[in-house]
Amino acid sequence: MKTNTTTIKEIAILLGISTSTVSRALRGLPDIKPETRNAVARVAEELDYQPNQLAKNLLKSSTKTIGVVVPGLNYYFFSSVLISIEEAALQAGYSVIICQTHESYLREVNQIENLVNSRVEGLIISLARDTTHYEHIEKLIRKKIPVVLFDRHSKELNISKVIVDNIKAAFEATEHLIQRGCKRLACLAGPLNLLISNERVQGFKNALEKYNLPFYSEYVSHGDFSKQHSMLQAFNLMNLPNPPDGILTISDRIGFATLHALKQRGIKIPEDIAMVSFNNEPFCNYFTPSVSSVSQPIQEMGKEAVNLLLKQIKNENPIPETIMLKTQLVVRESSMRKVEENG
Amino acid sequence: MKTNTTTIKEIAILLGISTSTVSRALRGLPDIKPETRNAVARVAEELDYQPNQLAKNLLKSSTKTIGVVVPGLNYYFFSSVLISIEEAALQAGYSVIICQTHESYLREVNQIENLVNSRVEGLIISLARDTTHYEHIEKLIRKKIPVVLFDRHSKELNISKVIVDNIKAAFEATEHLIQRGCKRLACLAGPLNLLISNERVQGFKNALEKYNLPFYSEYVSHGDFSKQHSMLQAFNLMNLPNPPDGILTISDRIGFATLHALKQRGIKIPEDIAMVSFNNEPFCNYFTPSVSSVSQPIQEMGKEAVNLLLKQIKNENPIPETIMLKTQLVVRESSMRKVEENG
DNA sequence: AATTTTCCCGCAAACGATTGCAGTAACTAT
DNA sequence: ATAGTTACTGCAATCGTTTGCGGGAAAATT
Repeated sequence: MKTNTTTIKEIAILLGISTSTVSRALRGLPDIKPETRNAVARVAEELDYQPNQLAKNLLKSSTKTIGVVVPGLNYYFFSSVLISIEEAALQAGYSVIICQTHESYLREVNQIENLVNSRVEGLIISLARDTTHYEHIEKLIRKKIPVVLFDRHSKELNISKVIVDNIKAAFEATEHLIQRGCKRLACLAGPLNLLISNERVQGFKNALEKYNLPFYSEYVSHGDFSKQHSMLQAFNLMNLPNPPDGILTISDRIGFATLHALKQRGIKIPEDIAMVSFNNEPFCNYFTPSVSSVSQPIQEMGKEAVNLLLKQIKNENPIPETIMLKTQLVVRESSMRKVEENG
Repeated sequence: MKTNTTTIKEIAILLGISTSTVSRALRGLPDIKPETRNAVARVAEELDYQPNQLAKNLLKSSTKTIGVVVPGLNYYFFSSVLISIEEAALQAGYSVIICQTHESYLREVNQIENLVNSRVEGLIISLARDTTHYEHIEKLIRKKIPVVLFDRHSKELNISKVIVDNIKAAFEATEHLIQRGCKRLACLAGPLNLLISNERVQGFKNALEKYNLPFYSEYVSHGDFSKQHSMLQAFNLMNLPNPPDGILTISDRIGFATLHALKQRGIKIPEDIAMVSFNNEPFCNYFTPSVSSVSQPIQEMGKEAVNLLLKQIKNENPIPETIMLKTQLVVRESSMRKVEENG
């Protein structure tokens, strides 16, 4: 289907002048007679001329566009970060192309390739769940294409990142549970190969260690974030001969499903089992009991990711920077057990 | 920052042949000597040649890309539809550029203009809350750029749409409340200028009328979907001299906030007040009580929108089609009052 | 009146690909 | 040996812009 787009050439022919004059007139460059300028403006207006961005981009080999690759848009965390990324990019005169991987490595590779072929000037990426090797990212580095990872990163990659101290965050969350009197702590984690999940599990372990609580491997369970699987994980915990009295879930998606599972079993929260989760989605407030959760600096994350990227875009050979942002434990009902005062 | 991208020209010079030969060799066209082809392939591999999509698109004036404009990604409904849109587009060999308006008319105009300038082959749009006039959409029609609206549409626009029968859906939801014994029904609606909101209010009214229940305008309240405002709306309802015993909220965002507000007041749901909402987000299941909600055909919506768009892209002068999809009321605890059997 | 300056505009190359057409060499057929 | 194929490859135009350079006419200066 042919779309009715006017080109500079058409305007030029119509006015009997050259394309260069039209181009200059339209962009307000000097050296154009007022009458010519007006004539061009009038015709352009009349024909509703809109410059072809493709041609511009090709010529300048600058698209003023950054690509953002995230696992999925239906995750509160990612859609929120995206908003702040877009905001920051917009302010810097960049637009954003958003791509989802649906947690698939292949899609990630594809999407990144497409973005590169479309000549985005840089990429902000949060890795897919299934991504376990990183040639596609390393290729970007070799090609000197600016990249920033956020949240889902990898230790193998020596590039700019915006992350949070997951170990510390999980440590503090677990510590909080311990301080609220929990003795048998469990952790519902994500996929085994997911760094942020493992980091959070590590923080969980560290806290147990500090407070001399035993660590049983059957109290740590890995899942895929899905509701079904998360509930199953929770039920499995309940079925243990000695069920936990405190649970750390490493994402609200898991946390909410767990809460749901516990409720189904008629377990009292936080009295029987206390719970702390991760991400602090707005829904934490809505639940009964409301859910304690580790808040991520979403706004900052997006902003810093864009900053790091722009730095790379401008600078010839920037050294990779890692920006570690602070999390904050937001305590709500799900973890507020009454603590017996021991003396 | 200069990125290291190899061009066809570089390969050509390196091998002492012409760019056309390289181009043909790479794309597997006939008339190329096997040795030449291999040599080209080798060098391309070595230099990691990737074709410049911008140049291709400019030449062919076909981008194989569609633009999708939605109010925001942090709405469950939109992010879900987006997933199915992307899926359908991908299968047809199209990629998708996603843009958010943040409910702002100006952003909508801007984003659409950018997409058009980037020569997307068509647009799938769900209008922003603040959009009350439609020249920017009509301009697209004039330029013969394929457009499909979904969900948030307008009666003024005679173009292809994928929508649901909101009047009927709201009617059924309200009818259900009436059948569960509600006598004083309220409706928490969205912004006044939002068609889908008004349609749902209309369905609400229709149901009252059918069952000879009185309609009081103070029982219908308009808001902006925000949590704060929605809770305020709910509180205002509670403060009426004769509070409602049944509430229809026209979106889960409003519904969840309402539920939260009611709980804060210690109101028993569904005994004191029954509630039905719209969108059937997964969270409906998580709440206590679980929330009855009207399910939208999200998958189909995305798929049909893409279908309608592709039809326009392929066909020279297609007539606008409106596809009206079916909704389904999913009844859960929030509306399941025990009904006294009257003999 | 001759020269310089100013003002305005067009030519042509460039961005990186694709493609119709033409041309050359080698090979086959007569 | 000559004509006719066949098999490759290159030239040059094209997509829609931008931009350095040069040139001609008018205006200003001497």
